[in-house]
Amino acid sequence: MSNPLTGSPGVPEKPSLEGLEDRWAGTWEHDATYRFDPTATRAEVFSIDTPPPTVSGSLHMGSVFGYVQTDAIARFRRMQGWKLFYPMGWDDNGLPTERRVQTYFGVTCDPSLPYDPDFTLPEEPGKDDIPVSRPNFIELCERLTAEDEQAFEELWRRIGLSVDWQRTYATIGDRARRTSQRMFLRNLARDEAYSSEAPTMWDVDFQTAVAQAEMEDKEQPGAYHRLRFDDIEIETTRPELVAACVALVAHPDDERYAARFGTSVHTPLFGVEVPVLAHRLAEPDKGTGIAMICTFGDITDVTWWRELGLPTRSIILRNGRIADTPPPGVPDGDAWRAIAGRTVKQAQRAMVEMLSASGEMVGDPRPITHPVKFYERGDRPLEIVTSRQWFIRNGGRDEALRQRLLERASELVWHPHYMKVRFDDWVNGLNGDWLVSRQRFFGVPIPIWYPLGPDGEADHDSPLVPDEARLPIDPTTDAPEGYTEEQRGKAGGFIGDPDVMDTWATSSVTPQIACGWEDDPDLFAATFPMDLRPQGPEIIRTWLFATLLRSHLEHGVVPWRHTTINGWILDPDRKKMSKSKGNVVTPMALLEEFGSDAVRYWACNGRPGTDTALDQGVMKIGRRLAIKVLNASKFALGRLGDGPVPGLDSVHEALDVALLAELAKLVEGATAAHEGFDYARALELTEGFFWSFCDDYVELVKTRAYGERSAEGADSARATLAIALSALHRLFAPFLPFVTEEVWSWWQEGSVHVAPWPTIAEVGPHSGAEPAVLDVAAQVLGAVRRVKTENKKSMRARVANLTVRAPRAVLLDVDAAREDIVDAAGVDNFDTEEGDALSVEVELADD
RNA sequence: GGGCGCUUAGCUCAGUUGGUUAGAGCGCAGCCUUCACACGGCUGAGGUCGCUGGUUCGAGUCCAGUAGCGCCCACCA
Repeated sequence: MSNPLTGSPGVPEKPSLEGLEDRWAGTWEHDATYRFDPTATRAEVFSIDTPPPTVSGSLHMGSVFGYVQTDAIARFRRMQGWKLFYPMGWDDNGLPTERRVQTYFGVTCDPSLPYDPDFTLPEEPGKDDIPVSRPNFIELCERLTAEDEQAFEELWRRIGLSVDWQRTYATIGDRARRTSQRMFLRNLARDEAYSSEAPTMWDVDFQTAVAQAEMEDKEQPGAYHRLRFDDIEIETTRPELVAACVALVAHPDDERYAARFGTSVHTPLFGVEVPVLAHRLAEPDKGTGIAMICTFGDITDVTWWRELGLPTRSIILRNGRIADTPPPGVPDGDAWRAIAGRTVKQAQRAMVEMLSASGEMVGDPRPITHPVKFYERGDRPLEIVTSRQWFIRNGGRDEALRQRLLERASELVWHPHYMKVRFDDWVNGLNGDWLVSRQRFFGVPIPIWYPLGPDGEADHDSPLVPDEARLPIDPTTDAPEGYTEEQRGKAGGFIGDPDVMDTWATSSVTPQIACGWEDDPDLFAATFPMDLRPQGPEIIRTWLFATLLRSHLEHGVVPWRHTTINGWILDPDRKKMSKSKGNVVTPMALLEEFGSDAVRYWACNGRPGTDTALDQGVMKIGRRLAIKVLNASKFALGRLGDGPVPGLDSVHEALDVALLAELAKLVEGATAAHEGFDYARALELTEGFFWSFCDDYVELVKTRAYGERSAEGADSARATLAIALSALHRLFAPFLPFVTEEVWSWWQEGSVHVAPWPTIAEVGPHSGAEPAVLDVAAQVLGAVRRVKTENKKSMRARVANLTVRAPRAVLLDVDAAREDIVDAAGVDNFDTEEGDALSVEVELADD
């Protein structure tokens, strides 16, 4: 090893962790330590598709957990020589931001308004929300999120993420909107995107359609109501939908109803004639085995309606209320008037009263709990309404595409591997194409217009698309090519699509946004397909799936080589942490209490994919480790003396050779663990070595290193200390970037984070040596300590006589470390005798 | 209802392809005010590896079943 040491002027008298974050984060920024090298070629690059955190909320420890793990991976790869492409995005596109902007600024978005470039907010908020155009609304969103993003970046810098801060993007920014719209237009051109008027899941509060991936089941109280359709009894949890009933259905093999297939019955109260039909999805075990089909009570209704070619009798409006006028075929009588205009709940009560009174309800409602579909952010159950929506084909209705996507996912290396099952389950369970349009404002607009015929009707089958060079556009304020703004909404003119895209429609192109697809072909060629996608398990079905889908459709490749799926953060009661439960701890408080390295230590202790408890005890240990690195480094560097540090060829003492052999095993093990993305294992191995290095090896050689025995012995110890210390600083660097940079700066040039990762070659010919000498010496030392402790003596107490009994082979090892043991244990007289097993007899000197 | 994961010392977790007396830290107990570290150090006590079977010379590790917990998914009759 070369000798960069010129004394140790950099070692402070009293090393401390305080202030390291600010100092080194500033230095890294100033020195552009983590800047991407734009001249790099694909073969040299390791690129990471970092999850853009949602900036509309506050960061919590769950985010820190995953990002720090990824950073440890990134730092290892960087030291291995890869040129890191490690950008950071902000997800500021979507409902949470929209809602915050509305309340924060007191505005409401009205897409029909024209853009007002001179818009300013009033000094004092008025009583009513101010209506603003969509571009104005987006400006306000960007204004609010910019502040949040600043705070986020500060936290990320403080926790030591080695991202290239010159390469950030926001999912509502121009670049992201352009990329997202371009991808949508490409999908449209290949007929992978299409619009259709169809029943869709609808949130009556948010007033928007919802995709399968955004839905979740919630257990809700409900009740079975047994209703009489002439002589047939059915059971339903939704009696309010009787007016929407279009048929009854039973299983084709159900003998109870076989004779009735093809006949008809009358709905209670309304007396509408509906057919009795057979369908394989009807379950004989549920209720009475025969169900009423309504348009639409649930997704099965939609299936039956479609496959059995039934008419439509929709009664629920988009606001969640019953329509004022009955659907075709339903009489506008007393029964209808009792439910018209009411909410679903009110209508149900009214129906139950009327059905009881008419005798068409058998017995009392039977309370149950059952799963009901909700929008993941919603408070009321989803309804199904018919509306025009945009879809992207995702294999949900295309077996061949489904299979190709499953194959693509197999090209990805999953860490841990079993997480892939979640992807497969999701793809195999898809029941329709991806609904990407949302009836919201703050999002990436669907870049489409529709021509208006002479009658003023929009022609949805011949959408007008912009030239890609114009992107991003907003069809509610920009006019299509060949038209002028005056023609908007006029017969013979055009109308813009009012909807925005699902947030995942933009999130699913993060590789393309980050890598500069079409905007920067050189960058794209150097970074895509990317090397790593780290993310949480809960968004495999959304973010990972959608990204893979769009990369497959556009580029015909899997977008990354590896994906790491992190685990959950659990609170001390082992419950998943979430804001709603109020058990979220803010990261900054912990960073201030324990220091960034300590919090990182905790995060990196979490095994890949494994749920981890938020444990301040582990952070405490991380802090202790960081302090130990400071002190041990100071001490070891102090033993190196003032002259040049001897190199590898000075190592000849058996104990030193043994230490280097152990070190080689550590380097080998930690490197292999890292290569398999198991940062936690690498940390564990390094930490284990480090503590025994401090407790045993350093104690054994500290006297010899001073040169009190011989110059050769001192040189051997000094060379070994320097080699081990250098390797340890680098092995710890991915986990404890601040303290390792600090100690590295005491005696080395440049940043430890761009220093080469340690190799076995550094310990040269000693990598295969037997480490037994160190092990035996440590055992003897431990035995002496035990006796001193038992006799309540200081560790400095002298040993009058030390006798080691062991087999001949072991005695050779003991002899090899004899002088070091004598010095470290404070021995006056040292004897060895042959014996069966290693045993140590200690006779302490008198006080 | 289907799938995946977890279950090892009081607590938080390791335990790589089955191999000798099962590991770490915290906590606990005791000792040492040591000249790198009291934001310390040393030493020690503590576990029939969820349960039941099976394979094997040998199982925390493999197989089958089972219980509890967590997560994901599923057409709300």
